[in-house]
Amino acid sequence: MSEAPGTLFLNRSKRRAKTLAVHRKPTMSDVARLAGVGTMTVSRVLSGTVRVSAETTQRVQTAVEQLKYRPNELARAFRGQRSRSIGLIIPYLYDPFFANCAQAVTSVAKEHGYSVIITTSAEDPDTEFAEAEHMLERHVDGMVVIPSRFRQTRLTRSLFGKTPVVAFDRPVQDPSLDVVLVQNAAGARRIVEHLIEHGHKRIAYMGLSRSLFTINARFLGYRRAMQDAGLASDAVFDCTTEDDTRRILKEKMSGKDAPTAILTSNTLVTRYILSAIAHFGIRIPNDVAFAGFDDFDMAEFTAPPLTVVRQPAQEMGRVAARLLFDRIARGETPRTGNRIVLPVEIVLRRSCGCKHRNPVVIS
Amino acid sequence: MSEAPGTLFLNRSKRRAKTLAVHRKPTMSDVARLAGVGTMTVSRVLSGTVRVSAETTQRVQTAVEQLKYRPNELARAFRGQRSRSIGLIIPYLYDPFFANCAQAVTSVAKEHGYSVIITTSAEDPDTEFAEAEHMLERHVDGMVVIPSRFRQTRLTRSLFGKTPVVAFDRPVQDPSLDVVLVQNAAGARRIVEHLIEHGHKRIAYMGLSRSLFTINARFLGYRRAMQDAGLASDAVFDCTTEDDTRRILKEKMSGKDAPTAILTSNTLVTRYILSAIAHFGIRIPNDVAFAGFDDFDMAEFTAPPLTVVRQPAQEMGRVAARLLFDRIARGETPRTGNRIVLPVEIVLRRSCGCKHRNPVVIS
DNA sequence: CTGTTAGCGCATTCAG
DNA sequence: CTGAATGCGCTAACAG
Repeated sequence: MSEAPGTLFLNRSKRRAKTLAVHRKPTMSDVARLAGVGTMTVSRVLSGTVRVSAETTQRVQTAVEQLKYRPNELARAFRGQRSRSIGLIIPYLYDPFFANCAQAVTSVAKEHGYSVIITTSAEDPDTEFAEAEHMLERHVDGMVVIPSRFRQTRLTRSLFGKTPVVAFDRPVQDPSLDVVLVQNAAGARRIVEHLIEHGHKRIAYMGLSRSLFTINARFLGYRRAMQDAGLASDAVFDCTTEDDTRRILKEKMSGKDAPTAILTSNTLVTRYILSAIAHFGIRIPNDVAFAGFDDFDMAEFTAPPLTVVRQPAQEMGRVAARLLFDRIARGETPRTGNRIVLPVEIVLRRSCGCKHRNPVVIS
Repeated sequence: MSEAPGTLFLNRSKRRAKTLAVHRKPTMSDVARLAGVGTMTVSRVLSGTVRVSAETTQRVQTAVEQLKYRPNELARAFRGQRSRSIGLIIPYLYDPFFANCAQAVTSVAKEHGYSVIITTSAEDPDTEFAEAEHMLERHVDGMVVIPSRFRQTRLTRSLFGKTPVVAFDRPVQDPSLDVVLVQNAAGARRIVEHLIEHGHKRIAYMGLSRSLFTINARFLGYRRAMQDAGLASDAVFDCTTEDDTRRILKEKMSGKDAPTAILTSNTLVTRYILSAIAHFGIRIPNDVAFAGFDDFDMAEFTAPPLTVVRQPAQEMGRVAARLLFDRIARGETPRTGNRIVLPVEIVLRRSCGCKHRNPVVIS
């Protein structure tokens, strides 16, 4: 049994509960009393904002250690204006891309001595809204969020009041929020151009819901590249499940204008397509060439290695978080937010038809 | 200089600031005043714990909506005993396994109306300790943690006091904490037995640091299976980087007792090994058979598909979180915690030498 | 350099 | 069924 801090005052009168506190966590006034100073002195020593004589400082520190005193952050946050916490809302945590974003955000927060309250929206605007409110009730100093479906998101300045918010990966309607994106359209366009250079004329875009900003932006880049080459677009937006995707692929491949190359909108669809392709015994790149949006850990070890557009997930999270801490530090709420667009890279492996022994990265 | 909230009533008598409050967030007494009731009535209506007359309730609710009043969770947490938040510490977020665990924990927390404060330890006991303290200062109602290096972790009951904590994926020394694990040893053992059934006699275990509980436990299972079959163990524990792993594999494979099969300790090492194997042009399973610990999204699409031990990541997180909320609800601090061990599955694909067209899952 | 006073927003007393 | 008083732990603002 470890000695509880309060044990020290066990013999005191009960009415003075304050001084009694057997198993209570020590408070600042416990420290003050033990050190024979006022609470403000303790506060000052702890925060280090104001000069306190060396001798007093010493006494306080000794008392702190003796009592194993830890400041109550809750009281501090409640009292002051800052909670030293930020909120983070992402669609899912099991998607490595989002997890990487989250990792970066938490790292930056840690550098600033901040806690992060995390939650997932499951791409649902209502959940997202409710969670944002919840965080606001907790008085977070700011929020970083990957907004859900573009047109439906209920995240607005009026909801947040003067709490700074930065959106990333996907924009929000409200122009007063900062937003950090990647070159979705340009990335898609370039990789389609690459496919075209390989001689492909019938390239299909296989996507998830077009109501997701990124999926749509990538489609736009794809379509642009096709148009510029005088080619017809061929896109689907309902590769929602493994089964659906399989069915869709089957239809496509058995039509008379079967695509000779495929571009997927994101890693989830990549997986579905890979599964379907394996199921039908289709060979990449001989039967169809393949390129995907978003790189992933094992993309180099699939059969064949996958050509992809690589997004700087961590970088995006980092930039978003820095932007937020910037806002927090300046305490200003801008009329119009920043819009930062990060570059993507093309990673040429072999699924597109390239013969490189090792990946070639083009930035 | 940011505008302080008080600026607005600069000309007013300072003493009555409370009743003026133009841009301040509405508080409970604002609502009370508007509804013409006492603050306690508002509190009661909001928490719904005590009966309040229908008419009064109505008035309060109207006032709440009119003022867009949102309770201050910080004040509530500070005042009451519960902060309605839990802490979650995991080694990394970029590892899909840990991210999945985290996802499950946050989901359960959401069901309970709790917020989760997340942070990463980077497997460093000091960081872990500091972060745990930090969370304690924030008065989380409980914590779920994946402890770092076994013998070095500084997480003890005395640190947490009466705050419930459950460890998962890896145990802690302190027997009073609950812990949720998976069958690491049994899983490794069974997959090694499978490799042995394929006729392998020289099976190597390639691991990360043995100071990580899971890596060590899996090694023990491996060794046991080898011993039972009268085979010699052959293990390394320093596949720390891609380069190191490549070097190690080269040595191993060029020795005269080169292994005919490999088992990796976790997905990270799997990736390093796959990379090295590709680099040297070694073929799986012809030149070496392969099995890995921990399944991952794309394991089915590597060349060849990978035979692995699958851990129930989400399930583990869910169970751990439920255990925690159980503790929180009962408010008890047990002398000795529960120890729950979850089963693993063996997923037979083709890297082990099996010829299955589709994965075979053995539980 | 140090101490005293006051109050953040809420919910637990205890009286009506 | 409702309200008034009180204080959670801390720090800004003012004394000394």
